[in-house]
Amino acid sequence: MALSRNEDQRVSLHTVERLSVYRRKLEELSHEGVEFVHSHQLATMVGVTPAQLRRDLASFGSYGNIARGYEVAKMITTISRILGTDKLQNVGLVGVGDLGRALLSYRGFEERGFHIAAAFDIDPAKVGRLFAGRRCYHLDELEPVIAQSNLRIMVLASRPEGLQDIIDRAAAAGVRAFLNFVPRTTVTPPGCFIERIDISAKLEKLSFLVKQQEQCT
Amino acid sequence: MALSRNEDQRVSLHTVERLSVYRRKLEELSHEGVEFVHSHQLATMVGVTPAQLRRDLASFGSYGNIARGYEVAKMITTISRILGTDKLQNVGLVGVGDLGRALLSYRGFEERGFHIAAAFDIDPAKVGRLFAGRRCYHLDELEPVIAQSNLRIMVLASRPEGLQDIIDRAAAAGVRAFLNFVPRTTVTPPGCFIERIDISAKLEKLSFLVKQQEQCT
DNA sequence: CGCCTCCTGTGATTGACTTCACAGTGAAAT
DNA sequence: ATTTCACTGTGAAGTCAATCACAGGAGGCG
Ligand SMILES: NC(=O)c1ccc[n+]([C@@H]2O[C@H](COP(=O)([O-])OP(=O)(O)OC[C@H]3O[C@@H](n4cnc5c(N)ncnc54)[C@H](O)[C@@H]3O)[C@@H](O)[C@H]2O)c1
Ligand SMILES: NC(=O)c1ccc[n+]([C@@H]2O[C@H](COP(=O)([O-])OP(=O)(O)OC[C@H]3O[C@@H](n4cnc5c(N)ncnc54)[C@H](O)[C@@H]3O)[C@@H](O)[C@H]2O)c1
Repeated sequence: MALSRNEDQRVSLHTVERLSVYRRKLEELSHEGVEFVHSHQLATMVGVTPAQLRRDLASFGSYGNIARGYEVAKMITTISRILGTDKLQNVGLVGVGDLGRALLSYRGFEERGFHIAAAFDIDPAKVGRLFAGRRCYHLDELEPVIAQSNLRIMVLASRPEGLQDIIDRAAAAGVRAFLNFVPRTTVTPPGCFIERIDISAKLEKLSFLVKQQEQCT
Repeated sequence: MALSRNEDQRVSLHTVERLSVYRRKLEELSHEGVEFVHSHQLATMVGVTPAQLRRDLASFGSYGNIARGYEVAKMITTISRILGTDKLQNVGLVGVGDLGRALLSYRGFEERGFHIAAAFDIDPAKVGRLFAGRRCYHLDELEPVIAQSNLRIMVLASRPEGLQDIIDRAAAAGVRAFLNFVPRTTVTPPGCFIERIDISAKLEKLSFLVKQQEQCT
């Protein structure tokens, strides 16, 4: 529902989401000096079954040593290569509001291979200024900046009005994927991907679970 | 993986997530004066198949009029009741950093039935101050404020250090559900639910998809 | 050297969600 | 009144992911 294209891939998208989790835990282990880890160890640490972890790793041909387990360092680089985060890549941001500024000042993205290289807004009070060292461009400059900074991924944190237009323009200018925080349904341009983060919906899901649990009592 | 309990429920969690999307679109339609909507209309608007929409609505006994479709106003209140957002409920927030302040100043939560009633931090520069009208308490006051404001849901936007401790204390004080923005694996206390929002992981997923698509070319 | 133990990788199975397809139905039209 | 039409609700089929369970293998140890 959230995504458009889903053609024959070697690795399932569920697996890809778990790879992020594995990698983060593996990096923790690496910092602690751990060199090898068994499937059941890592699995219990991140809350999956050992069988699922093995299957996830096997889906791209893993190198688990039967006696010693998986090599932590090698697994980190392998997962990074699969995710495409082995090199720092530029991403764009539309909407320098409260949320957009929080994203701009967050250091965690750089650690994971993402650099917010450019921001866009329409508010004259923001255009031209620097936010956490990054220039805020007017939305009119979307196309040239996308080309110049080679943006393939764009984060959407503006207002709902005109969102589809921004998506279509960005897609035409070369953006292939969108991370959308704006609670509005969108049409995914052909060849593109849109991933939604709907915080209110997550709260509603939790509210449902709490309510359901109370009723079961 | 993200959730702990998943006992025999009448409505599937996938359905619940879609209910949020349906409700948002239904509210838009309601504002436009639409009174009835057919499954295929609403389905194409939110990007699901008509069959899935009908099944989702049927899973809690829906009232679709065969000739006119579903009654928009009635469906909104029904979904709200299912999600437990028909009455405004208090939620807590831990961590008044960049992200926490963005969440505090966001008006959208109130519209969906959630009121961030209290915030917690450990930074002396923040404790005691007001943020968007809400008081920031010291983490030491977690338990009494949870009881006083009747918090069942808590949003986590602090640093990774000590996160599990906060969760355990909040759970012991009566919190049943957590929305966690902090990229650290957690242990879910019995009877509780934790929903993660991992923004970096979403970017990694998009990075994977873009990379995969380029390779397919 | 041979046995034993424990782990990985994977075929097979189960379970869950989605999609298909159609019977039943109510309203409008004639 | 009857026919027609399009839509809903749902059994059945299909699809996909998670889990089970075990064959095979690598090292440790006597
Ligand atoms: N802040 C949150 O906690 C939160 C939570 C969930 C969802 N969201 C969503 O994220 C989006 C941003 O939230 P926010 O709190 O930062 O809002 P905000 O009002 O603080 O900021 C919105 C920014 O987008 C800019 N903008 C508006 N239209 C634009 C356009 N067409 N092109 C470029 N920029 C444009 C505005 O000038 C403003 O700077 C909203 O759609 C909101 O619904 C925010
Ligand atoms: N800002 C983002 O865009 C973003 C994106 C993804 C994830 N996150 C995660 O969200 C969390 C908050 O991000 P941020 O950018 O607001 O960070 P931040 O450093 O701006 O704010 C963290 C806040 O939490 C407080 N804090 C630290 N330890 C605490 C504790 N034990 N109890 C209560 N409060 C405590 C700090 O005093 C500070 O006010 C981080 O864990 C971060 O990894 C943030």
